[in-house]
Amino acid sequence: MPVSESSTASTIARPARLRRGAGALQKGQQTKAVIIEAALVLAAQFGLEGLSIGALAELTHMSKSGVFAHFGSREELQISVIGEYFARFEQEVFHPALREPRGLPRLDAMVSNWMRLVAQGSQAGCIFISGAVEFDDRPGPVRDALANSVQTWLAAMNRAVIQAKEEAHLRADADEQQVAFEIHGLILALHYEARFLKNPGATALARTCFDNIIRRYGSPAAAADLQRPAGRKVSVSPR
Amino acid sequence: MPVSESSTASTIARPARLRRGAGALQKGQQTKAVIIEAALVLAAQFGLEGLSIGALAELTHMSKSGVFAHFGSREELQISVIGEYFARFEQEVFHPALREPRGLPRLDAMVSNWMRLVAQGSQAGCIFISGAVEFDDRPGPVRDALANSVQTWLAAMNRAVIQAKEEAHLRADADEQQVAFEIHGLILALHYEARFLKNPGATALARTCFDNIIRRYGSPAAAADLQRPAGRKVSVSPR
DNA sequence: CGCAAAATAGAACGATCGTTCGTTTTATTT
DNA sequence: AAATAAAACGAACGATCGTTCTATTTTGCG
Repeated sequence: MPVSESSTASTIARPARLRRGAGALQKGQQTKAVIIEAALVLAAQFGLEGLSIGALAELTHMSKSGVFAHFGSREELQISVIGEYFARFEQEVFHPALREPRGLPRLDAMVSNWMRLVAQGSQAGCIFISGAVEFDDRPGPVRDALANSVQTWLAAMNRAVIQAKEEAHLRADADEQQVAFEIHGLILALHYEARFLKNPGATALARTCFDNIIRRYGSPAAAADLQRPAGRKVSVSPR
Repeated sequence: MPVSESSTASTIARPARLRRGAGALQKGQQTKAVIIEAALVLAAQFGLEGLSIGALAELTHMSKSGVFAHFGSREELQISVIGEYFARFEQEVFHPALREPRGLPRLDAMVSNWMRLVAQGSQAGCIFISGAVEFDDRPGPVRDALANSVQTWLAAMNRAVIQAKEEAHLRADADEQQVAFEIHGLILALHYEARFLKNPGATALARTCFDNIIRRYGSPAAAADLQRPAGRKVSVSPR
C-alpha cells in the first residue's frame, strides 16, 4: 500500500538533534497510512462528504479521538485523502503512460488507463469526478485541494495533446483545448453510464468515442492507424 | 411556480362522497409546493443528500415536524424533489424542443436547452448529474426514482436521434447509441468545467463539440448547414 | 531498564440529524 | 356557528456528527 508520506513527514532538513532517530516516528505514520487507506475506500463509496470519523474509527478498530488526532480536523482528513488519491492516480494512470513514446501512444495510454480506473468492475468511483459535484458550490480548502489536483492532471493531459501535435500525430490545426474537453467528456460519460446506469456497453462506447476524436483531429497517418489489430496498441506509423 | 401535484393528488376517480369539495385540500398541497420549491434550491446547491428537514424548516419559516408531516420520511421528500425537478426539466428542456420540427432541429434544441440549464450563470447544478454520483453506489428507492427520471429523459433524446436518422439528417449508418453517448459526454464535461473548474470557455467548447458530432454523423446536407449564420438556428436543408 | 514523548483511549460537549407524539391552531364542511 | 378534519407546532427521542479535554497506554531512545 503505497501511501505517500504527508504533511508532517518532512523530517528532512530539520536539525538532527530535534528529530528522532533514523526510522523513528514509525508507528504514527504507519497507522495514519492505514486510516487513509480505509478513508479512500469510504470516500470512494460515499463521497468526500460521506467521510465520517466515527465510521473510520470503527473500520480501523480505533477510537474516534485516536483517528481524529492524526488530522486535527475533518477537513484536513479530506485533504489528506485527496492527496493520497492523487498519488495513486498518478501511479496508475499517469506514470505508466510516461513509459509510452510521446505523442499519440502516450495520450492513448493516459485515456485508456483513466477509462479503466473509472469503469472498473464494481469497484469504487473516481474522487475527481464525485468530488467535483460535491464541491462545485462549496468554497474552502477542500475544494481548493481538489481543484488543484484535478487541474494538475488535466494540465498533464493537455501537455500530452500538445506533444501529439508536435509529433504530427494530430493535425496542426487541432485545438488542443477542444481535444482535451472532448476526452474529458468521454470519461465523464463513461463514469456516468457505467457506474450509475450500469450500462455494460459504456466502455465500448467510450472507446469508439476516443477513436472518433483521433479520426477527427489526427493526421491522416495516425487516423489510418486506427484500423488497428486486436490488442489496442496504438503505434503511429513513422512520419 | 409550476409545482406538479404529487402522490396524494389523484382525487379524480374517487367516490364523490369521500373526497372533499371542489377546490379542497388546497392549503396542504399549497405549502407542500412551497416546501418543494425551497427543497429544489437546497438540493441544487448541496445535493440530494444535503437536503435536511431542519434547514428546510428554517427556509420556509415552519417547524421541523410541520415540514416532515408532508412527506413522512426524508426519502419521500427526496423522491418528491426528483419528481418535481423532472417536471421542470421537461418543461424547460424537452417540451420547448418538441415545438421544433422532427430531426436535427429538434435534437439541436434539446441539446441547446440542456446546455443552458447545466451551465447557466451562477445558478444551481443539475440534480440528474449530481444525484448520479451521490447514488451510484447506494441502492434504494431514491436511486430508483432518480434512475427512472434520467432514463426517461435519455430515452427521449435517443428517440430524437433516431428521428434525425429517419429524416435523413443523420447518416443511415450512424449508431444512435453512440451519438447519444457523445452528447451525454459533452453535457457532463460542460457541467464539470463550467461549474467546478469555473472555465468560462466551457460553453463554447461544448458547442463546438456538438457541431463536431453533427459533422461526423450528419448527412452531407446537414453538416453543410453548420456553416450557419449567427443566431444558432439549425435549419436543415430540404432533402 | 527507565524515561520522555508520541499515540491512543475514553468520556463528554454542543449541535444537528430524522422521527415520534400529543396538542393546538387553522381550514373546510355541515 | 358548530362540528370536524387537516395542518402546523413544540418538545422530546435516540443517534450521530466533529471536536475537546484528560488519562492511559505504547513506543522508541539513552
